Amino acid sequence: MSKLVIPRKAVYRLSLYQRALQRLRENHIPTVSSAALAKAAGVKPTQLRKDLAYFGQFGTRGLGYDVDALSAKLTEVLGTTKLQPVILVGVGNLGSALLHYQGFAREGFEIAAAFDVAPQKRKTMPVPLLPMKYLEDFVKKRSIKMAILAVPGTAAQEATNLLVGLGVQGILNFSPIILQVPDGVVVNNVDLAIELENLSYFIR
Amino acid sequence: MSKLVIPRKAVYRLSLYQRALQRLRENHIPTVSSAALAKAAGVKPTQLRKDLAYFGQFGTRGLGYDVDALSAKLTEVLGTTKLQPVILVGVGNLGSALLHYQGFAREGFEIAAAFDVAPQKRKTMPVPLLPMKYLEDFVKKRSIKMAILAVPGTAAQEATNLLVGLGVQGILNFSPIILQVPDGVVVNNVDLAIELENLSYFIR
DNA sequence: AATTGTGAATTGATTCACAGCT
DNA sequence: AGCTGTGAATCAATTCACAATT
Repeated sequence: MSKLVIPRKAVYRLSLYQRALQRLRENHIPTVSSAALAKAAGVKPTQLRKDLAYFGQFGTRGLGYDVDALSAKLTEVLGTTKLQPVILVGVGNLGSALLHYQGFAREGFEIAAAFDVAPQKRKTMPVPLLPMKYLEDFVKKRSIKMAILAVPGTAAQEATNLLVGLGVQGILNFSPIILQVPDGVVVNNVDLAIELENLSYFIR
Repeated sequence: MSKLVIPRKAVYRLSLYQRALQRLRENHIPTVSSAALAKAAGVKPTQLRKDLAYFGQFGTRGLGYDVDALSAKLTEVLGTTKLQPVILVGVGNLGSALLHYQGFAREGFEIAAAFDVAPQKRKTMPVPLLPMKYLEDFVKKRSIKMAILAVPGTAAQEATNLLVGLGVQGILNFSPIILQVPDGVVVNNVDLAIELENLSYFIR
C-alpha cells in the first residue's frame, strides 16, 4: 500500500506531528490547520504539508485537518500500532535512569528486560534485571528487534556485535562511540555531552 | 579569520571528530588519515575534509592529520576551552538521572545547580538542589547561559519563558514539547520516545 | 604512493507561488 | 474566504573527481 519511501528526516517530523495531535485530542480540538500544527511542531506549514503528501491527502481545503483522522493515519504510517518490545543493555547511571523514565511507556514502548555484566539489584526495579548470560536466550525467545545501549564506550562495539548477531535490527545508542554495524541495522545516536557542546557553540 | 559561519550540522560533526581524536590521543597515535577518522566518526572522508575546510587547512598531503594539533584546533573552534556552567531544571526521574550521569563532566561541563518546584532531597546529590524561587538569583549571580530542561511537558513552556527572561540563551530540552523561543535563543531537543519510534519505523 | 584540499556536479531538502477545493 | 496540495524554484548539503603536495 503506502510503502513509498519517506525520507528519514520527514519520518522524524511525523512523530512530532503525532505528538502535537495527541495534545489537541486531549483538548478535544476537532480540526487543525497546517499553520497551527506546524507551529506546534516547530516547522513551516509548507513543510508539514509536503511531509503529509508522502503518503496521501488528508486535509479539507478551507478548513484544515481532522485531528483524530490524521492522528490515526500517522499511527498507521509510523507503525506504532504494533508496539515493539525493547531491551536495555547497560544499567549504570544512565541506564538505570532510563529504566525509571516514564516517557517510553507513555509513547507505547515497553522495556521488556534490562541486562548488565554485573547487575546491582537496588530497590524497585520496574523490569527484570538480568546478567548478560541470559541475553541470548531472552532475545531469541522474545524475538527482540530493538535495544537501548547504555554501556561504557569501551564495551559498546562488543555489545553491539553481540546484539546484531542475535538478530537485533535497531539500536538506540547512548554510548559515545559511533557503532559499526552491517547494512540493515539502524542506529540512532543520542549523545548528551555533544548536544551540550553544540549548544554552547551557538551561544554568542 | 575563523569566524566564518559553520553550518549547524557541521558543528555537530566537529564534536564527533573531537571525540574520535581524543581516543586516538589516549592510544598515543600521532597521525590519522581522513579515511580513518571519518570512519570512526561515521561519515565519509570527503565530508570530514569539507568540514575541516570551514576553518582552515590542517593536514599534510600524503600523510594525514596530526592528532594533537587537530584536536587542539577543534577545541579552539568549538570554544570548549572556557567551559560554560549549566543548570538543570526539573529533577524528576529523568532529571535526577542526568544529575548523576558522569558523561557531562567527562566532556568538560559542570552542572552548577539543580532546581525543582518540590525538591526531594534523596541520598547523595552531587550538586545543590534548590527550590525554584532561588533560580532567578542564581542565574543572575552566576551569569548562567545554558540550562538543561527536564520538566513535564505541561510545565516546559512556562519554565522556558522564565529562563529566557533571566538571560538563558541555550536550552537542552528533554520535555516532549517544541519550545517557542525568541530569536537568539537556541534549543536542542532530545526526545527519547521519538528516537525509539523513529528506530522502530526503519525496522521494516 | 599516499592523501589532502577544493571547484564542479549532484543529490536532497525546503520554500515559494498559486491553482484547486470546500 | 480560507486553506490544502503540489510543480517549480531555490537553497543547502553531500559527493565526485582530480590537481596539488609531501
